[in-house]
Amino acid sequence: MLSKELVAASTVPLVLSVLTEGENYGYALIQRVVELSDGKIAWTEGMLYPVLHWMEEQKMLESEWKTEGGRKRKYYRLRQEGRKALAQERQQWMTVHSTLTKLWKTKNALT
Amino acid sequence: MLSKELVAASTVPLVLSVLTEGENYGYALIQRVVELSDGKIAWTEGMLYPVLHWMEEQKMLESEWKTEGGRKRKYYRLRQEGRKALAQERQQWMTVHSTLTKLWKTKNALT
DNA sequence: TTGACACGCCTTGCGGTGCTAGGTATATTG
DNA sequence: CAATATACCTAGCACCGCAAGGCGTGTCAA
Repeated sequence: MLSKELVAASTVPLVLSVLTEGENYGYALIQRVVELSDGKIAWTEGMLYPVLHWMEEQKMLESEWKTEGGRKRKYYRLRQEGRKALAQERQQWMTVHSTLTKLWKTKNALT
Repeated sequence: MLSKELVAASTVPLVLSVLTEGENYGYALIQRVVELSDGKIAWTEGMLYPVLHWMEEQKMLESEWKTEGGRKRKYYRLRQEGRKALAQERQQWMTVHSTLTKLWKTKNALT
């Protein structure tokens, strides 16, 4: 179970990153992240959809409705702005990560 | 400049991690993190002190006033609860990190 | 054929909280 | 004696995460 702060911080970068694999729709994004994280990251729909809408508003994503076998799905695709945002998010993430790992390197009695 | 979400997610783990180096006081924690992050993580006092108080309330930290050369400083020290919290935070962080890196490994046109 | 469950999308509402802004006080430097 | 760095504190409220609830369709077992 992740802290809500960490969930908040990782949602946008994760969505952007998953979409580099190709366009995908909300419900499937949730499942893909569960899969990649070994069940440890389990988003609720109620938190994801608003984020997706916001990201589209920010021009990071574009969406398109498709119907397959009677099922209506809203597919999201990365836009240029989204790729730029991902590069930034990634850099920010690595900044924090390297700061943390510097401190973790010094052996302390932790697992 | 880090996103506020990432700042929120990393403050507690960073404080805990820095304190594994030994007891320290608020103002110095800010400077230590600036140093470790190469100037990229710059907390304001207004956001850090409430976090410190909250962490003490949670029994993660204990504090002690010391006066050195006329300067009154409130030193914080890790408690057992804090070490446990750190181990957890660390695990959570690595969960997200490994999920992200899985997606980043597949070469895409990003720096 | 009907009910239950999985799929798939959506939004309202408000409890909780992040952090700006502003405050106090002392040491140092020039 | 100003100005700056050090060092700590908190009130207040704008903001927002997300639980909860809603809608409709496909599928499958009983």
